[in-house]
Amino acid sequence: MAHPDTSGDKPAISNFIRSIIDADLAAGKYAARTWSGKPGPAAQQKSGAPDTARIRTRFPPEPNGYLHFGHAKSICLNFGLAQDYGGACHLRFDDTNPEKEEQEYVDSIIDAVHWLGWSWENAGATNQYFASDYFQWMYEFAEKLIEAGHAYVDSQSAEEMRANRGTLTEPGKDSPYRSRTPAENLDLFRRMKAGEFPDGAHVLRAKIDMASGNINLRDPAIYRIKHAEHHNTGNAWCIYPMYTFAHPIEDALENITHSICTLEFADQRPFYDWLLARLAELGCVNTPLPQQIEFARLNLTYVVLSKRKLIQLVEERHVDGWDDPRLPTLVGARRRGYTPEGFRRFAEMIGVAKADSLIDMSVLEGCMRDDLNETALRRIAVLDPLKLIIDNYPQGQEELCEAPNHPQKPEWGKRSVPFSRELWIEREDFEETPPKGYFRLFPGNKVRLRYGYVIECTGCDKDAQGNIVAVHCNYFADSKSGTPGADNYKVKGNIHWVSAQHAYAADVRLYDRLFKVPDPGAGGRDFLADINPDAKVTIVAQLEPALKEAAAEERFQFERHGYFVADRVDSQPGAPVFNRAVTLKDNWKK
RNA sequence: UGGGGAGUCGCCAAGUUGGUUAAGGCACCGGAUUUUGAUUCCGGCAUACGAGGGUUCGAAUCCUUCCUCCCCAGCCA
Repeated sequence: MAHPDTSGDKPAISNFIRSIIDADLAAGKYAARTWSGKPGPAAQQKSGAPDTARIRTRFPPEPNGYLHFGHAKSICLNFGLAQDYGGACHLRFDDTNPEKEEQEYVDSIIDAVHWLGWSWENAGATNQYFASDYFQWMYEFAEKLIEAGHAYVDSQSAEEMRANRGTLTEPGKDSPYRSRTPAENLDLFRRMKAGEFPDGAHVLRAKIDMASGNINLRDPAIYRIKHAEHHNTGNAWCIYPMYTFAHPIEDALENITHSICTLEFADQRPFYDWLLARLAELGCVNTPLPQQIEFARLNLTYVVLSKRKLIQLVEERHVDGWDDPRLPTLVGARRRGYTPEGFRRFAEMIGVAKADSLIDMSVLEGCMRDDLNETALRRIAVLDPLKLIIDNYPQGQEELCEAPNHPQKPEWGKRSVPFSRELWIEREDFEETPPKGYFRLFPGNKVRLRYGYVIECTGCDKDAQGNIVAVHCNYFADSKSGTPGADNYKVKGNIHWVSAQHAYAADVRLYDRLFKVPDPGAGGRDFLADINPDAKVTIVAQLEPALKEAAAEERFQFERHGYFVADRVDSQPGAPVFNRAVTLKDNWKK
């Protein structure tokens, strides 16, 4: 919880948001701000103690879907800032539209943020909030605005409102209802709340300027009638605040200092400031007021991050559900074997700025490799098995070989793997006629069976169609890894293997990128046409026996292949199935 | 053609109160180590800051003209 200025072990991160916070802190902008320990209006907060949180940020998802990689950037930004500056970050559900929100999403969002490693508890407060818990305050503030002449009830139809809003280049026209008196407006608004009118009959609007160049200031709607049941408030309300109105109030009630959102909300900031200034004048909200700061959202190649497209992929069964490992959802990433630390590395690596950017998927993949390389146990797996027969190894004999769990971490220990006359090796590790530079198995060549013996290839067997069905070799009995004479053999090739009679045959899903092209749907194509049909390939692989005991969600490096995880959904005790998270880097290009 | 935002190495991104040779990361290219063609290590990698003009002893940083890209006309968030 150290402030960046006082911790010196990590290189200081510099970005425009930290510059703003540094300046605010240096100016003592929030020094005198009080906090009652929970969200509330001015009167409540004014009587509180000085806020011990130096800054307050928030992650405010609408619970209408699953979190994706883009949210991970925002989550790490907001929680990371709070952590670094000795502040608090609230988890707030922005649930002001009852027709879209569900408890299922609330639960999945909580899981996802926890999984990423963040906590929203601070100074005894849970800091988990619902915008819907503030509906009463929002309603009271709306009445205050009406009384002060800052809002009016409009009875135009939605079509009329749109027509009178003007266009990007033409000013709008005042509604014929714009001049209603505060008394009339208050009466109508109370009757809206009482349920006297059907959906769409009236709407409450802020009274600003129908000629503003910023369309968001042309008397935006702030309350609408919706006779709908809300996941949190049930049927208590039939009028609901709009995001535009609700969000600034949520921030103010929670003492948020820096309200960080994506660029498309920049046009809303003038209204954000207008509203809070009015509410501060009216004594509704605590001061100093929060400030909105916008940054560029994440764009990634080879995936889609738009909610609409993700829904389509799931509903049309192009993937196996929201947690499909091919999907850029956080639940999907978790099943895929991606790690929380990998996401945090990623967020730090890509930074935060206001320029639109497009990050290559390989950057995320690289971050996952970096973390997995440090944390994953090494194991042996033959994904495309080809039989290797050691002709001079005694029939029926078997022995154990010692293999380290991590090449750079001897303290992680070793495990034994059985060795015998017939092994499975990788089909691509044998070539009858090797390409240039190939130093694996081919007739006459020697390689080491990793952690075992050096062998010399003598030939192969083929079936009637000419397919290679087995490879033959002889081993050198004095070449066993770990024994005195082992180093007398100098070989360049080093291949992995699994004893055929001891192997655990398991389902392994080889996942790849969901789309074939960097920018799915570019050039007016249907993005579905760009789906990579090979993004999921299920195989039966031959694994070393120890893998049979893998626990669900345990991650491994399958040596020379990549990082895999025991699927947390389909694995059974003693019968895990594996998902490939990401391959190893491979500089051998044929 | 209204309003808002952005253009610095292949991808990100510092720097923007003007002042030595324009941070750093990723990628890439060399080379060393290596029983993973992995990892690690060492070295290389923008006379250039969207373009032109100007101010200045001196500009990515100031002025000016222009170009390109993104967002906004929900009773969605």
